[in-house]
Amino acid sequence: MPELPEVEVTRRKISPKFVGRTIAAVHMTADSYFFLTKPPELKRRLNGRTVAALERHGKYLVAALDDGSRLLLHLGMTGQLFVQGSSSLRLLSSTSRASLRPEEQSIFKPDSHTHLRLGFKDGGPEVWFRDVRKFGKVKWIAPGETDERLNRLGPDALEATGEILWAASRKKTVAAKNLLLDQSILAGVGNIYADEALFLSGVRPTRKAGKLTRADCDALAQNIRKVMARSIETGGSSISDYISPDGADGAYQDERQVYARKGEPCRVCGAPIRKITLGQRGTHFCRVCQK
DNA sequence: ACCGCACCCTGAGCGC
DNA sequence: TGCGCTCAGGGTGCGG
Repeated sequence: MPELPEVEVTRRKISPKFVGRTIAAVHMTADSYFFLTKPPELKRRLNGRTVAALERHGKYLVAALDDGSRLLLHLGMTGQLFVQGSSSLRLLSSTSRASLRPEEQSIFKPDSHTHLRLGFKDGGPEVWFRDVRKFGKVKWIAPGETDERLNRLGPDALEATGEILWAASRKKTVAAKNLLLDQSILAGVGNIYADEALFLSGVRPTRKAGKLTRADCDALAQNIRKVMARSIETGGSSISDYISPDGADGAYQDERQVYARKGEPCRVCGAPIRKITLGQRGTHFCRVCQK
């Protein structure tokens, strides 16, 4: 599940093989709600454009194009943006991987989930966007136009401050975790890092946001920045030339304190990690360490 | 205005 | 061996 760190790692990996190249071919799967811009229009808009930059806003990637338009990409839950020819074992399930001969395992061919394929004038490797569950999004933004999705985003989570959380949480009855997941307050925090930051800050996910102290807000902001920066570091070093579809499956898993550790002992006090559902999301915490 | 919740989708994993 | 069920959660939108 790509959260800010996974998206940032993707951006860094893809940029050198995307920025500066001129799009000469656009292939797409059948229209679906994955395409906020319909495939025929997308093809028309992208063809011939040169990619000027690849930026990130929260969990969104935005490619700036040479005519002033922009291509918005959101990875959703299972989105993967990668370069053709990447050795990409993680792109296949373990079962389908097992059916391949060893020499085939490093080659990924576009499948029914590979919704967008960008070819380039230089004839080099294509850039592919694959998304099994189609929770991801692709949208072309006209020159000078803004996008409601981007407009709604709060400050990037890497720039989180206690002041932001303090101001946003006053008199709110929403659970502290749901406050962290609100992209209009901080952009980029997802389920995993919300649970981790709450644990490191000693805040129970269910606590009402209005009951957070200023010190809690400072701790949360600091820990959000900390877990994200650390994840980008480890993700960047462990992900060589493929992109894992599962944040919990990356190098950061070794440092997880609570996420997906239901029933396992808390690393601080030994009490079993609890799992509840909050805001439709699996939520993990330690009853002893988080008040 | 705020908040809880249903929904979009597919594959993995599990019990029988 | 295979079927049916549950779970995973980012983001949108609706109803209370």
